[in-house]
Amino acid sequence: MAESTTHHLTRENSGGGRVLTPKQLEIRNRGTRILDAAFPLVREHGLSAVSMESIARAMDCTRGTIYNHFSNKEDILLALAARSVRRRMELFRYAVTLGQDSRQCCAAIGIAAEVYVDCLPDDFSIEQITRHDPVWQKTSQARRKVLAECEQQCIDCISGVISSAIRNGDLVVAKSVTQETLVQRIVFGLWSLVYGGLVLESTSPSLGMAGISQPRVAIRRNCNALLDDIGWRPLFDPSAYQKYVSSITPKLRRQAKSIQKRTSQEVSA
Amino acid sequence: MAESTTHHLTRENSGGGRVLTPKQLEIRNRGTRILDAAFPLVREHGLSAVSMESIARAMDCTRGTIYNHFSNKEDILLALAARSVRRRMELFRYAVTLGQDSRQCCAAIGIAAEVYVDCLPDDFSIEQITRHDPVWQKTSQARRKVLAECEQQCIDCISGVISSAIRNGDLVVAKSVTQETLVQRIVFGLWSLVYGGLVLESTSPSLGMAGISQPRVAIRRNCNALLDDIGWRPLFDPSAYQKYVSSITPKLRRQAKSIQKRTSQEVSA
DNA sequence: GAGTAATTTGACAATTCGTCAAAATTGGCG
DNA sequence: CGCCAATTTTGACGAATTGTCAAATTACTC
Repeated sequence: MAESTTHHLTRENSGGGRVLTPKQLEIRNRGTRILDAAFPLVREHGLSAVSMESIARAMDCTRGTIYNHFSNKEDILLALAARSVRRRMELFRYAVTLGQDSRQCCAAIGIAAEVYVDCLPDDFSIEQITRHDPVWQKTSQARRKVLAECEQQCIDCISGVISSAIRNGDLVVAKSVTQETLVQRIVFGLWSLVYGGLVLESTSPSLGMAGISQPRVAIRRNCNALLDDIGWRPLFDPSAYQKYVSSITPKLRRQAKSIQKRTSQEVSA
Repeated sequence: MAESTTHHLTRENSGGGRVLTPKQLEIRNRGTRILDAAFPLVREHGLSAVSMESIARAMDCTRGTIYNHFSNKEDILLALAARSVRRRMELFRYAVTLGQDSRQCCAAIGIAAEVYVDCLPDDFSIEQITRHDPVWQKTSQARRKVLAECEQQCIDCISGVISSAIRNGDLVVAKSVTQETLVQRIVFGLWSLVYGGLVLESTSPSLGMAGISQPRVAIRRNCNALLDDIGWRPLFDPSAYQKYVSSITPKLRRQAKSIQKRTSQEVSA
């Protein structure tokens, strides 16, 4: 149960496995319903414009009821963020299945990140908002942990690709460093490059002014530069890369749309 | 004048250049005083915890007076951010003077960014907060423009280093791309890598969990990988690089402290 | 020092938050 | 079916904050 119950929402299942009453079922699903109500509001009006009252109105109840499930607005946001990270992870995992060799798998994750920003922009936005002090400080320990675990799974996805590249010889670990160090450096490098690039693209007014008109092209090229530098085979081949990207992009977009439509699932702690 | 006057704060200088009265001087400086009062409050309690009332109390006036200068809290934040970006730019410009060759200059800016985060963490934090929808949307066009111009100057600083590297032959432009494209790609790449890396370091709880224990080392190494890949001379030499970094870091830190102490200057539109 | 212009003030209306006692609903059981 | 006890929902309340504006205050000129 993700709920931070103020009262006692769950009934003691006294006397063995009792079936849930309709009311109990409704309550169990309410966490999800709250998130479903909050998400489009945040999308349309921005977080600060969304009040507990407006969320309550959107789902035909009063604020009090919502407070039975989440202790404040920030906690709702964190739950939304966890859901968003899960969607991203799902996209990443799907991306990995689209590669023929290890480096293609790696490239696919990068493209998946782009698709995530394009097709699920509100999720991306929510993830970003979450990364901020004022939000962070108000949230509960438990919910922070849930979010961290979701993020960890995303990282594991990339780490896995790199590790398997090392296992099958596409990537050779220099003697001067340990495998673990190398994996961490690559993960962190690609993550910084893609995340930083996409954030800058979406939030920096100076980008256009500086003449940086095709940030996506730059991100891709820079990632490949990073991977070439450490000698990850097969090395970057512009035309092959372009062809590959073109072939997987529509698949990733389709998958993203499908993830978006899928009935949202409550994040459980 | 940065002030967005609700009333008519400036008196018509009727009849040629009249000397300002004490009161007019006080008003002219008040923008700065407001920022000086707001900054430590934001630092200590976080943005959301700072109210107009608390800022007013900190500088012995009432909210009404502050509203004569800034139309809301977000506008104050944007002005604070512009000041922060200026400090960063100043550090970057100083960094450029510490390099013997073009690549050292480039490295120096990267280290300057690290020092900025370490020595002026509140400025970094404010810059980050600013990058967010809820804040952004409430601010005035004019103040957004001021901020964008400040950022542009930071970018120009890096672009300048790259351009001069091309001019003196340290960096050769491949035939397949224009010089401008290359410069933009490098600026954007380094910016993403450093900014993204530092943001992740400071806001991502998953970093430690993923075993990424030395993000700074990774950032530096990855930047050099990027520059090596495009063949910027002289190529990366670990020991020389380390030695250079060690030599400039204390200077940059000293400069940062000095910038921090310097009497803050109001950002004028 | 008086008069005028400009600035500061603080009370006001409007929001929003989180709480909690009272009201309403639910489900078990005769 | 209908009553009772347990549980959930409600909405009124107090506190905090925002932005406004007419009235009070202050500053400047002559």
